Amino acid sequence: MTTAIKVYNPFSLYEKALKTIEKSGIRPTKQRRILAKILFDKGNRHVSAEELFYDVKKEDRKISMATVYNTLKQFTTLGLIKEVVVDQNKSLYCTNNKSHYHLYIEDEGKIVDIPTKNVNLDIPSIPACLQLHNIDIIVRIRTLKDKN
Amino acid sequence: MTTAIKVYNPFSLYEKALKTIEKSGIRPTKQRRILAKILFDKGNRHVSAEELFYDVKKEDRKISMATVYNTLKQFTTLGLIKEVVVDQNKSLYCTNNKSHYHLYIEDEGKIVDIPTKNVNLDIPSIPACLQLHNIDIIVRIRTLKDKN
DNA sequence: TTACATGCAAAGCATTTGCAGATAA
DNA sequence: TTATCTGCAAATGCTTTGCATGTAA
Repeated sequence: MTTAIKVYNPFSLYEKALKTIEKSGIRPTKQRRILAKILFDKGNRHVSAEELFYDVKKEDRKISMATVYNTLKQFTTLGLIKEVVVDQNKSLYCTNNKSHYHLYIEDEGKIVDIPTKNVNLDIPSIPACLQLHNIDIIVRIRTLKDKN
Repeated sequence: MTTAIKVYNPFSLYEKALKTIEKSGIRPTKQRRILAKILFDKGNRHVSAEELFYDVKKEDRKISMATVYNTLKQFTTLGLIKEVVVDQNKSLYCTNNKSHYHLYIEDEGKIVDIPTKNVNLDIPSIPACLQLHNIDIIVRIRTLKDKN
């Protein structure tokens, strides 16, 4: 006999995120849990701070923009999400934890992932005093409507 | 017998840029000529709008920030330079007309070029309705001082 | 109990824009 | 002469911050 509805999955991305939050020392507050749930329970996403803000609203809850921004930054520092600066004044946050790069469709403001295995980067050797922080590959795409 | 000082080189990047400007229909105004000279006469550069603004000042001339920004945008549209969005609120403009990507040293706000031949991008096939606009690869590097 | 977090409104910052006066053709 | 350009100052848009209030442990 099994329960009809699974209400708790200790191995979900959401639960893993909560554990990371707890281990890191920052508090798993109500706001952080709500944001983590929205970010990680819906599969891979590429959200802006604004979208996330409205996702919270859709569930008849309210988290201030300041908190949304601060939390996104904290989650990025914890390695839970990845910030992708697609344009001046436009950052998207990505919940795909597998190594990958981004295909950015400018007209739609949307992003699609490119698995890392399709990219071969032969970077000039980096001096010992420097550390690799992050590699961003953004392939920008435009629909053909506008030929600028 | 040769002249001691070469005062005019019709094949310089600067002269080529002027021709592109003229052909495009926009006027080769004093400001645009000054900016083109600074951008293209000093070899490959990676400048911000602000640096360019101060470069003009150093020569005891004055071009308003608005014009610097507008001109950089026009030059980008003409393909004379390439805009690299290295961070939120930070664009650098690059005068290297050879195909290449960028190594970005965050702490110093500086950029180094990576020749394209060192990069092998196997991008998933792009639907016919889309056109490739631009590929940005930014390898972000930090000095070891700060281990965040 | 108290260190940490939230939310508001105000500030910050690079960039863009409106518009009156200036300038290239 | 006139369409285009410049420069100022104000506006913009995203993001960050200061600080009073709220809350998790």
